[in-house]
Amino acid sequence: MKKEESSLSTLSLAILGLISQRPLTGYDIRKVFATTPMGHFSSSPGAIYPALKRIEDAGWVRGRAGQGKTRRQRMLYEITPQGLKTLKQHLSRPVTRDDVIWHLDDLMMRFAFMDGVASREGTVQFLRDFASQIDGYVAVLRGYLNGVEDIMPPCGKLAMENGIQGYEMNAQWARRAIEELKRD
Amino acid sequence: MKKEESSLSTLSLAILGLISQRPLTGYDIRKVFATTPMGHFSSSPGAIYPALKRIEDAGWVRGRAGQGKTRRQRMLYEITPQGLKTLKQHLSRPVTRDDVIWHLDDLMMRFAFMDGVASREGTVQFLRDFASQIDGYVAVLRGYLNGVEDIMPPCGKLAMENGIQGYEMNAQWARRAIEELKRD
DNA sequence: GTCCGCATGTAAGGCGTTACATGATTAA
DNA sequence: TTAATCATGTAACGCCTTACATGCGGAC
Repeated sequence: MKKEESSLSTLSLAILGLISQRPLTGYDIRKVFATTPMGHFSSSPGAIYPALKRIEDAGWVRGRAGQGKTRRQRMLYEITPQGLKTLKQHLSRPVTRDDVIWHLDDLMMRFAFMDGVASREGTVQFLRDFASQIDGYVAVLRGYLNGVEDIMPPCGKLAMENGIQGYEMNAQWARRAIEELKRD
Repeated sequence: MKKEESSLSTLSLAILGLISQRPLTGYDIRKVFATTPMGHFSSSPGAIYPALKRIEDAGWVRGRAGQGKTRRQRMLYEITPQGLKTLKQHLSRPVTRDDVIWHLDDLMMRFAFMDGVASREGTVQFLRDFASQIDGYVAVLRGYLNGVEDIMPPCGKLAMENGIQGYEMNAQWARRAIEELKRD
C-alpha cells in the first residue's frame, strides 16, 4: 500500500532491469514482453515508450542512435551509472510484509535482475527474508481461515486456500532457490 | 490484454460479489479488505467509495439508509436484479488464455463468488477450463524455458521457474477443488 | 476532554489501456 | 505491389493511489 523514495513502478523496474543486462531499443523491449514469460506486461507502445521516456528523463538510461538489421533510425538505450545505482538501491531494499501483500510481482522482478547487479550473498539473503516474510503472513492467513472456515461457503474457502497455497509455493521455491544458488 | 463488454474491474467485481452475499456499507467493505485475505485490495476510501458509486450508477447495487450499532446515517448497499444478472454473466464468461495471463486474480474472484450465484456443474466446468487453459500455457512457457535455459543467468532462470510453478500450483489446486466440490 | 473507531467523501496526480497514426523496409 | 514486420509515437480515458477533510459517538 506504500511507495518508497526510489519510486520505480514495476514496469519501469522491468525495463530498467532488462536494459541493465544489455542495451535495447523500445521495440526490443516490446518483443521481450510479447514473446517471453514476462508476458504479463503490456507490450503496447502506449505503455513502453512513455515509461522509457520517464526513466530517460530521470537520467537512468541514455538513448543513442544505433542501427539494427535495417539502417532505420532507432533509439538504443543503455543504462547510466546513475541508473545502475538506482537499480542497485531498489534491489537491496528490505523485504517487508507490505511488499509480500501488495507487490509480490515487484519482489520477483527485483530477484530476477540481481544476476549481474547484486552480490551472491545479498541475493541469498533476499531469498531468506522473502521466505520468512511469507511464512509470517501465511501464519496470519491460516489463523484467519481456521477461525471462519465453518461458516464460509465452499468456493470462498477454496479461493482463500488458493491464495495461501500460492504463498506457500513461493516460500518453498525460495528455499529451493537458495540451495541452487549455493551449489556454485 | 483485452477487456470485454460486461466490463467489471477486478475491484468492482470484488465489491459486487461481496454485496451479492449480503448487504454491506462502504465501511464494511473496507474492513473486509483490511482484515481478511482479500487484503491485496486497496481498503482506501479513495478506491472504495468511487467504485461503489460507479456500480450504483450502473444500476447493479442500490443504496438505502440503514443504521448499525450507532444511529448515524450510513448507506447500506444491496444487489439489484440487474446487478445479479451482470454478476452471473461475468462469472459465466469463458476462461481464455488471455484471462490466465493477464487477469488471473480476476478469474479467482469469479470463482470465489460462484457459491450462491452459479450452478455446481457450471462451477466445476469453470475449474476444468481453468486447469486446461493453464496446462496449455505452462507447456508454452516450459518450451520457451527449455530453449533458453543454457544462456540464461541463474536468477532470471529461477524467476521464470517461479512463474511456471505458480501456474502449475493453480492447475493442481483446481483439480483438487473439483474433487472437493464433487464430494457433496 | 481527548483519542480512537465509525463513516463518508473529494482532489490531484500517476500511469496503464485502448485505439489511432505514421512511415520505412522486406518477403511473397 | 501488397502484406507483414520493423519502429516509434500520441490522445483520450479509466481507475487506483495518496493525501486531505469532516463530523459523530463512545471510552478512559
